[in-house]
Amino acid sequence: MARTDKIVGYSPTGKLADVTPDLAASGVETAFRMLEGRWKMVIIFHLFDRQVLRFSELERAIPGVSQKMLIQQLRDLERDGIVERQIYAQVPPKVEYRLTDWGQAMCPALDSLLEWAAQKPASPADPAPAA
Amino acid sequence: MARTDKIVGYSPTGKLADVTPDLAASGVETAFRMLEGRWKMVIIFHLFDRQVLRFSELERAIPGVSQKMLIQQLRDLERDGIVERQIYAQVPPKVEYRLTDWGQAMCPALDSLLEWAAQKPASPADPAPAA
DNA sequence: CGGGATCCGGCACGATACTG
DNA sequence: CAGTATCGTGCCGGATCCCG
Repeated sequence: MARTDKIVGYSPTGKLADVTPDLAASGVETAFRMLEGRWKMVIIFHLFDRQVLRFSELERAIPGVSQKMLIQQLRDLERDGIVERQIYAQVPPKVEYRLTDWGQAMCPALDSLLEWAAQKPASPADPAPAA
Repeated sequence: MARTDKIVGYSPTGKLADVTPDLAASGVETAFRMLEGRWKMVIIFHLFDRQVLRFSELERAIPGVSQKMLIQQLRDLERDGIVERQIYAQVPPKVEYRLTDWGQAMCPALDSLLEWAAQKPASPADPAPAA
């Protein structure tokens, strides 16, 4: 896995071993920054689960979130092309949110991360899970 | 992909479709929180690339990082079981950092993320990459 | 109902200086 | 060399009030 020689640029294969540490780091960091935020994951998973949700539905589905944060993180996700917003010009406003195709496409990656996290060996300093 | 029925608990398979939105979200969020931080990715990728590095080597490899941030994020990573620290009782102190097995194990997940990020369709609001 | 603006507090981040 | 201590700051997240 490890490599010691230099690589010229950003590998289109996306393999970590093919890019320099800084390039790979910045690439993954960029992806991370899109997803970091107290509520983005919750939003994403709810949309992944329900496919399409209105603002108020999301608000109710996520207890503890403020409208500001909800709208803010939704905007971010929208701006990053992860979620789509559909507005209906109605008397009671109606806005639907759903994942974009690309947004759906990140689920395997999240899967990997979830699996990795689940494989965590009980750290030596962890509190023993006694009864 | 989508599921509508309820799931009882945390799926050992780690598949997103097998867990409730909140569980999956919290799981991935937990993983994310371990990796978020201005320098963690850079550290991880450098260690992944070089396998083992001393403190000063990391410091030199990562321009712009302060000792405080470096040590802090290294501590976090160590506490989370992602990196290992090896101290040599010498007159000039010598400490080596490397990824744990589990830390290495997350690279496929980062790969997925990198790949996903690379697949991003040019967003409609993106500045046209003109000459 | 959906969206926004403003104010505020905490903490991540960072610069600098000091120590074993 | 490998940290620690202290101080400062910006930005994130939250409460509250306001608008279409």
